[in-house]
Amino acid sequence: MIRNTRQRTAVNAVFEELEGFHSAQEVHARMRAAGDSIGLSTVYRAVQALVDDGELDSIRTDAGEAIYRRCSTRHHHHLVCRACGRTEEVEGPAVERWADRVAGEHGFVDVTHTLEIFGTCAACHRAGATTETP
Amino acid sequence: MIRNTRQRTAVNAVFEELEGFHSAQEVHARMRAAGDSIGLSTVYRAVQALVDDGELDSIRTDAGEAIYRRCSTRHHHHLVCRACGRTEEVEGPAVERWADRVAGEHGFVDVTHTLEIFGTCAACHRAGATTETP
DNA sequence: CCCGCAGTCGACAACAGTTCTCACATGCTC
DNA sequence: GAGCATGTGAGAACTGTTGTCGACTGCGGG
Repeated sequence: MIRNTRQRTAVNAVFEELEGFHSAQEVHARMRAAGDSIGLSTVYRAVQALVDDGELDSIRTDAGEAIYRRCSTRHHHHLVCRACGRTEEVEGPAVERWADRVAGEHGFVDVTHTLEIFGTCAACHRAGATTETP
Repeated sequence: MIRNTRQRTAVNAVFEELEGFHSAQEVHARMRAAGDSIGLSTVYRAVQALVDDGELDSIRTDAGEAIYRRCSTRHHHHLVCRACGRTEEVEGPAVERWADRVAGEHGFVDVTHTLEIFGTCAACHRAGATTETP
């Protein structure tokens, strides 16, 4: 049975009032700073439960940290600036169809996919920022 | 000054004879297995030097492991069976163009992307295997 | 309203991948 | 060759994440 606990609700609430991607550790620190007593393990568990429920999206940063974000249930992909980390949601029905078709051609069923696009956003490019730090 | 050492040459050679993505640990294990004495730290250093030189591409797996491939490798994506782990390489020029175009529309430059397709392959589907273990 | 207990919590240990440290070895320049 | 900056490698340290286990607590039943 899945229980409705104070902690789980609290983690959920954090993502409701935050925008963009945030790491589990950041959420934990933020909650502790706000006077909310919660364990790090619990944050990880809650976050993973939310991912399982499809309420959060997770991706990995270049540094190997997992970051999470509440996103619309509609299927979409992410366009991430590798300099400032800004993220935009993009949709591509053509890609969905392509992935399904290619998988089907290889005899695969029950198909899902992950797609992330990385680049340098206009602002960072103007600022001369690239992958490397000045 | 950058020195030409046996170890650095050896790491470079490994990626020349391998295709696709491989982790630093895997490269290290492979070299040790081949009788090549080299330290793990050295593999990491060599790999990062190669990334800095633009000779290797690096991405992160979902498990948080960094994997590398030689840039000259033809760009392709993976179709992975979630039951048996079998992997097939697929290409989709349309997807490449789509990703570049979408990123461009958002003002992003220097664009790369990662795409993995997951499904159940024909054999596993016939065998009744699904995501969950029996 | 209270009980029982399965699901949950949280401090901490364990773990994996990666990076750092430092004494020692080794290319490169002269 | 000799000198010396640079690279090496074994292991420790560090980081993010997951597992452990005794204590705790929603929640349904009595």
